[in-house]
Amino acid sequence: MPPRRWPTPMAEEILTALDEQGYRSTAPRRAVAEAVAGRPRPFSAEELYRELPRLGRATIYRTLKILVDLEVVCRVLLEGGEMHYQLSHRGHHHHLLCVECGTSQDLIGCDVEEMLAGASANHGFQLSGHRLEVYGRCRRCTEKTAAVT
Amino acid sequence: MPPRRWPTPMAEEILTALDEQGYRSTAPRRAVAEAVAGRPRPFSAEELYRELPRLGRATIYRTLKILVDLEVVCRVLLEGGEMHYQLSHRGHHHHLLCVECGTSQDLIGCDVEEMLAGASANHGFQLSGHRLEVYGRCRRCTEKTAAVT
DNA sequence: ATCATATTGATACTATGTATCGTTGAACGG
DNA sequence: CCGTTCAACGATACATAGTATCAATATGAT
Repeated sequence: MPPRRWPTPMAEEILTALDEQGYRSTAPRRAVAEAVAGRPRPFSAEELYRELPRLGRATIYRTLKILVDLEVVCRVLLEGGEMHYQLSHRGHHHHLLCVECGTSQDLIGCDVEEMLAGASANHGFQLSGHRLEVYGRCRRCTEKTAAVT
Repeated sequence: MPPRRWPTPMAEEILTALDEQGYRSTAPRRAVAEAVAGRPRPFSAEELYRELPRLGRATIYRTLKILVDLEVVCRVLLEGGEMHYQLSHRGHHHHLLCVECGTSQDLIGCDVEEMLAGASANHGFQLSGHRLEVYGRCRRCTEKTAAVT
């Protein structure tokens, strides 16, 4: 097994994004960037805090907020109402959240925007935004069950 | 002004729904039913608690949970992430939430389900549910601003 | 090296719930 | 009209999710 490289390329991207916006490069931010980059699935702020106990809670939340503003991280709402965070592929998009393994994939080929625009107009409603989360089971989890049965 | 009638027809419907499911008729539940029936727009559990200070907080939350289960009340997620509650027209539907006056109207004529089903299938994703909230300004608020300008 | 200030972490506070548990009261049977 | 029983209550404590404050510190620019 090759030694783990440090910093991770993805973490570097995050730090670059921070730098570009004039945010200072600090040890806490580097730690958060590493942790966020290394997570394979959505995580809660508290989980991140537990993983980085040397950082203050406020710092965790503050940093996540900045990353969300920069669209480096996006917020995903789980079925139970818990808010989780995740590395984001930039721009507005939606998630297919697997309720079994907790992974998330981006939903593509679904033009909700357009449909909402039409329906809203019919209501005399001036659309400004929306939130859509999709829950179910990902391909892997479906196949796993099928194999067992 | 005619004297306020008690109990309200809508509150009675709620109490009937509770009774039909075998829930007991108690003073706290009657109070919650009245309060919920009388609210013109989505409200938070804490607001309800403040309005009914003689009830325990746990009772407020417990009762709301039951009402949500019975689909008498539905949960709506505001843009900022706050969870609110609202009298529900039964069945799955979505809300157009006015960010200005806080009112909510049901979105009709928008077949998100179908669209999601197709897109999910392409991802090998077995759809089980979704959440959609739409934010913007309702007709009244739009017109109000237009008139002022 | 100095310095202005951005950032940090401790702490406290708000909001939104859930779990526990001793007490109360609704419904039902006699 | 009692009495019983179990659902429901309210108080309280706890958990999660965040924000506000503020003194201490570390960054980056000079």
